This record gives sequence, C-alpha cells and structure tokens, in this order.
Amino acid sequence: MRITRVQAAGNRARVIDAAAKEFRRSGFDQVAVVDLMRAAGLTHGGFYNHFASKTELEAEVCASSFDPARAKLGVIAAMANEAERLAAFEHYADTYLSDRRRQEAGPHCPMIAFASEVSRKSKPVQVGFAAGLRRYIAAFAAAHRRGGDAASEPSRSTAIFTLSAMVGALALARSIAATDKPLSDEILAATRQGLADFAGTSKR
Amino acid sequence: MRITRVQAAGNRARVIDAAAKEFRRSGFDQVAVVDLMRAAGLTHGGFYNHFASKTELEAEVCASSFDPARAKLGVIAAMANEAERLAAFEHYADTYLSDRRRQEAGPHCPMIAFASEVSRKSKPVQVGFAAGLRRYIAAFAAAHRRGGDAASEPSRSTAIFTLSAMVGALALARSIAATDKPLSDEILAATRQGLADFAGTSKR
DNA sequence: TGTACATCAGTGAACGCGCGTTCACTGATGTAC
DNA sequence: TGTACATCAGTGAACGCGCGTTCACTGATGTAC
Repeated sequence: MRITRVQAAGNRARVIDAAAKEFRRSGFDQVAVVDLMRAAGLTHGGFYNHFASKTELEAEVCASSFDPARAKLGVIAAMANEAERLAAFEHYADTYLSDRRRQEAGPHCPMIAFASEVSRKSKPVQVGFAAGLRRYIAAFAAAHRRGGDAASEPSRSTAIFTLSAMVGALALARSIAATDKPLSDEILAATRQGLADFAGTSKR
Repeated sequence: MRITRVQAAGNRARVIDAAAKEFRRSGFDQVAVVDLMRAAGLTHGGFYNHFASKTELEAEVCASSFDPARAKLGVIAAMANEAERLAAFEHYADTYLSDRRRQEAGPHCPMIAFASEVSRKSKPVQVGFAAGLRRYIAAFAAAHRRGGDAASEPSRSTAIFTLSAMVGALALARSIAATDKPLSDEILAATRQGLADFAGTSKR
C-alpha cells in the first residue's frame, strides 16, 4: 500500500533518528537494520527504499551526529566575556564528567561512541567522523580563547588537551561503571579536578 | 591423532598469544575463533578442547593483557630518585603519544582496545578489565608520587588525570589517522604539550 | 620392559542462528489525459 | 473535476554468508598390568 510522500519522508526521518540514538548507544555493528525499522514502526524489507545500504545510513548518521551547538558548546563559544565563558566551560566539563552523564543508558557522546569503530568503517563514515571532530575542537578552542583571538595557537592546544582528557576519562569511567563504581567515580572526580587545576594555572 | 601433553599445552598457549594480539588489534567481536586457531596452526574444531567458549578465552586474555611492568611502567614506578622518575615518565608519555605508536597496525594498548567493548561483554571480562585498569592507575600513581608516599591522594589524582588525557588523545588520534593526519598529529602534539605543562606547573 | 587398551587432541563436516540484502507482491498515491 | 493507469513505499518470505558451537571419527599417547 503506497503512502503519501510526506509520510514516506517522515518514515525516513524516523529511521535516521532511531539510528542516531541506537548507533551512539550501542555502536554501528550492534544495531541491526531490523531493529531500526521496528523502532520506526516499519518492517525491515522497506529499508532499501530509503537507503542504498546500512553503510550509507551509518555515514549519514555519522555526519549529522556532531553538533557542538546543540551540546551547549556553541553558546559558550559565542560568549564575549572571557571570565564568564571560562566559567561556563568549566560547568560544561563538570556536567560532561558527571555521574548522571556516565550512567545514562541513552546515546553517548559521538566521539566516545564511534572512536574505536570508525577506523574499520567505510570512507564516508570516517570522513564524517573527522569533520565532526574538527567541529568540536574548533568549538572547544573558541571557548578557550584569550582576548579576541578565536584560533590562537595556545588556546587551540589547550582545548585539544582538555578534550582528550574529557573523552578519555568518560570512556574509562563508563567501561567500568558496572564493575567498579568507586574507581569509576574516582576517574571522573580526578579529571574534573585536573581540568580545574590546569585551567587555573594556565590562567596566570 | 593424539599428541603429547606438552605439545597440547603449547598449542593452547599459542591460541592465547594469538588472541591477545588479535583482540587488541581488532576487538573481541571482529576476530573469529577460526582465525585464532589458524594463527596457532590448528583447525577450528579443536578450540573447544582448550576452552569452554570464546567468552572464556576473552576473559582469560583480558585478565592477562594489562601488564604495566612489561610496558616499562613498572621500572619507572620503582625509581627512587624523584626527578629521574618524572623525567622517565615524561619520556614514557611521549612514546605513548608518538607517531609510531599511533601508526602501529599491531596490538593496541588494552585500555583503548577494550574500553568501548567491555561493557557489553561477560562479567569475567569486565572484572579482568577493571582489575587491569586498577593496576595501571596504581603504576601511574607510583610514577607520579612525591617524596616517599606512593599512594598519596594528589599523586593518584594527578596520575588518573594524566592517564585519561593519554588514553583519550591516542584513541582520538587513531580514529582519524587514516582520514586527517594533520589533525591526528595535532592531537598527539597538543596532548604531549599539555601533559608537560601540567607536570611543570604542578611541580611548583 | 613389553603389551593391550583407553584416552583425548586434532580434524573437518555440519548445525543453528543472526544479519544484510533481495524479491515478488500489494494497494493507495500521484499523474496524465 | 473525474477517470485510468503507472508508480512506489511498505510487507514478509527467502537467500547467502559468517560465525560460534557440536559431533563422529582418527590415531598416537599415556597407562594399567
């Protein structure tokens, strides 16, 4: 039974939405086409009316999963007042490294969710990931800028170091959340502390 | 054709060796039992003479993959002279974050290789991973100690922050190594720089 | 020390399952007149 | 505006492949005497 074109477009969008969530929750390979179609209220056969392959959907999702603006990073980067901006960033980092964020069963930060899988994936997926990472680093650098210089070398270097520590800490904390909660907590707390110390000393 | 008991033990050991390498290179799920048996010079049917399941092998490999001592971290942690020890650690971190390490097609650092997969794996795998992570953190803390206090709070916190940054940076650098080499290089360099700055300022 | 038999590591075909993908079919939509 | 037909999104069975696991079989090893 044929359906309206707008209905079909809606179905396609729902498949992409489901994929964006599930891929980030469980990884590309752990989510089956049939699961995504079911999540969108459809049967699996129709998948190929919308996408040439699962790989194509992966690439599309990967390209659209990195959204620093939606992650509140955009508004932080846009703040003009330096002290305010740095304080807002510290709050952002604390939230990122929070207990709540770690425990979330929902979709993860795409950097953590995709980093290990992406090098085994198709070229378009890899390109989308790299572009997304560049966007995040640029937003981090903008949030860390000193004076009016948005892309000054030191702020960019600092931003990358900060990002690495945040990503590494959350990835490690999550990996042992179910097995060794105290150590998981300690990793988050130590990294929050380390970031604050680093920001504090480099401010002088 | 039955073989000697020592030959059988040797075969078992070769399967484990192959698994330790391949699991860390490609992840548990990307390596098939038949591949490991072939790497050990055997056919796949005999796998279950040595292991109850693939899961059991995963757990065994996971438990034995974290060896800070073999990773030169043990000797660093054992150094008595503080300045020497910190210098040796800085060299260790620079090597970890080196171009060579990133490009290696060989087995990865188990923290990076297993972190994302481990939470989907069996309990024994998770327990082995958590124990290994604890061992690494202890070795990092010992390498960072000030004075004679091996497990003082600040050194441990510093060590965890350092570990997070190293793990995050190498994971990100590797994920885009094939797609955006300049950015990959920049991530490694910025993290080396950040670690040096952090160590330098916290020394005062 | 020699003989006879049970044991068991290794072999390779086969099974069952999950998953990506294909395909024939359906029937309402969209379009040509 | 109404009618006739082609289009195409959705359906669900089926295919092919990879992979973990099982199984009957082989024959040298290890052991009991």
